[in-house]
Amino acid sequence: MHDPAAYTEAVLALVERTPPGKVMSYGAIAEYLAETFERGSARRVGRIMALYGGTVPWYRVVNSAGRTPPGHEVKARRKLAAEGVTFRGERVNMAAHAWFPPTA
DNA sequence: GGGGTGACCCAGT
DNA sequence: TACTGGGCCACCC
Repeated sequence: MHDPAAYTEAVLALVERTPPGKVMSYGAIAEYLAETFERGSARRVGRIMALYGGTVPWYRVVNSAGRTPPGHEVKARRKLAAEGVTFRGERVNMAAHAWFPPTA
């Protein structure tokens, strides 16, 4: 499948089912969706979040280094901290909170 | 068609 | 840890 609208929906749906206290990276999202969609990439996921992220728990999505999206660092850190996410300086402790949806 | 940019990622230095 | 270079996709001049 390679319907752009469907891909966007899938990304948003995936972010919505990310459990509180957990985070996913753009790359992980792209990787997971690669099982269903032909075309996809971390870059594409990032753009989708920038445009439509406002409708989902966008703060649970960070880059592979655990950095929160530019311009929203403060709000994101506060939201995540409230859910029990720990930080290493300005970055999310990925080793402890990275999440990947069960393939089942 | 050609060039720049971005809520990206990885390997190398 | 920070910076660089190469690869990536989509969008806008």
